[in-house]
Amino acid sequence: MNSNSNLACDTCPVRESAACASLNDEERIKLSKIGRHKILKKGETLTAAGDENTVCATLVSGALKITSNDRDGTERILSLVHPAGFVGELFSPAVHHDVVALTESKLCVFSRPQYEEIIEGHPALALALLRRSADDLFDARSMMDLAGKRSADARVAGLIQAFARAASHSPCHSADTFDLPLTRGEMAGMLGLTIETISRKLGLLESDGLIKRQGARGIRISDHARLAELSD
Amino acid sequence: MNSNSNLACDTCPVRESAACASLNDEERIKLSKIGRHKILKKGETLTAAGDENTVCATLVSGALKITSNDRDGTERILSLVHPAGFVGELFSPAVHHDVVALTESKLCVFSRPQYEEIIEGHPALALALLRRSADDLFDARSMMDLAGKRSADARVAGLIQAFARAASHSPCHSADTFDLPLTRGEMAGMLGLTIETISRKLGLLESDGLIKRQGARGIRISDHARLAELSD
DNA sequence: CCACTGCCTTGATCTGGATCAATTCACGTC
DNA sequence: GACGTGAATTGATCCAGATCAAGGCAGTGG
Repeated sequence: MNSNSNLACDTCPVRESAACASLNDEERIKLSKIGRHKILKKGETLTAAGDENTVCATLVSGALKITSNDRDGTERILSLVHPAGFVGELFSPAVHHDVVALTESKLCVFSRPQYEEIIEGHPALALALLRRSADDLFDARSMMDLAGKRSADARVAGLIQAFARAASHSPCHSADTFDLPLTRGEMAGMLGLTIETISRKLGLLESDGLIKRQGARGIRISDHARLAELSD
Repeated sequence: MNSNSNLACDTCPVRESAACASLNDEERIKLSKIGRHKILKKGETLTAAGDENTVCATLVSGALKITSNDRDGTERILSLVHPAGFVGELFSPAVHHDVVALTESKLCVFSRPQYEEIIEGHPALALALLRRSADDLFDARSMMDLAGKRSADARVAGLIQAFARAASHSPCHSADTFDLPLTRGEMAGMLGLTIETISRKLGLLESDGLIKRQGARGIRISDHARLAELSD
């Protein structure tokens, strides 16, 4: 862990897009006083289910997953967090889900009670978080939709499309070459399938000519139309 | 549809718990001027996916479901809305999901742009919506968790527990006698199972002595402990 | 260079839940 | 009380995906 009271917001890569972008300079300085940077290495956890709920954070770079674990050890991925995303369960006394780094990640961490205090005094921040929360809710529902499709083919095809959309950060049209951000196991966890099924379905998608694979992670979509049809 | 410009907030059953409870009298009067009551009969829809996104609403009484539909007609329930709940996708130009009444429901409907304007001028409302949105997000994730369990038994057991918790409106401990608020088909839609499987699993739960059924909808939980164990 | 360790792939088999197909039940209406 | 209709149950069969079991293929460190 790397801690630092100089948040240096001026050089922050998400200063335009994170919730704190809604604050003016003076307000942001106030916020930066209660925040600190933290680096999580791949696989490290920020907060675990059951912890006392004391922190919240903005993701500066990297990627996080929000997960729950069955007692038998199976991990279920509930959400992915991208840079500028906000994590933390405001208003709740305990943490319900694990938050784990998918890759080395840089966070801007705040004490939750202090952050809540600032929210209450700064309407623009509340509004920005509301917007972000509405997006998160929409994402969660999209994911429920995806994971609820009957066939494994439709789920895998839909997930690939979702990643393609996320990869090209223009929200309208999707990238056609990108790297899968997750392992087979993590994809399985998102879709409620097994590692083997993911692997097989990817193989099928390739042999049917919908995608082309480059190593284990690289994907090129060759037939957007058929992929979309499959996923629907 | 029943429209009325006198919202009569003073007698509203959710005046203490809905988002608008955060406003003072003067502010609430302003809000009431842009709202109107609407009654939806069982099965009627407030907004359908693809509509222009022009309204949002607070549920006063009854119950709603938020759903998406596969082209093949299968309905997937993404969320249930209870009285005092807020529906509407703020900040989004188009509606993504259907909102349908599960039972006859009374709503307080607002023009979305006008409502957004009020939010921006009234921090307390933004804060109340943020709180509600955080709850919705948590609920959505709980549901993903439930629908992602591997076995049908675990899902059905979990759903019964969730209903039992919702039925006793004290959040700590759950009712042990209550009526299922959904048809078998709707439960199937929530859990990604079929009507037949739901029916069979309920039958098994009864013959195993975990629950007792009274007609098609009535449930009495006889063995909370084993039910909890099954669902986990 | 080899051994080790995570991931990923591929194959063979098994099974839980889907699907297809009747009944049966509950309830509102005449 | 008979009738009609949508919901629920129950049974028989089938199949997609889980599970079990080997390998294969990087990347890492000795």
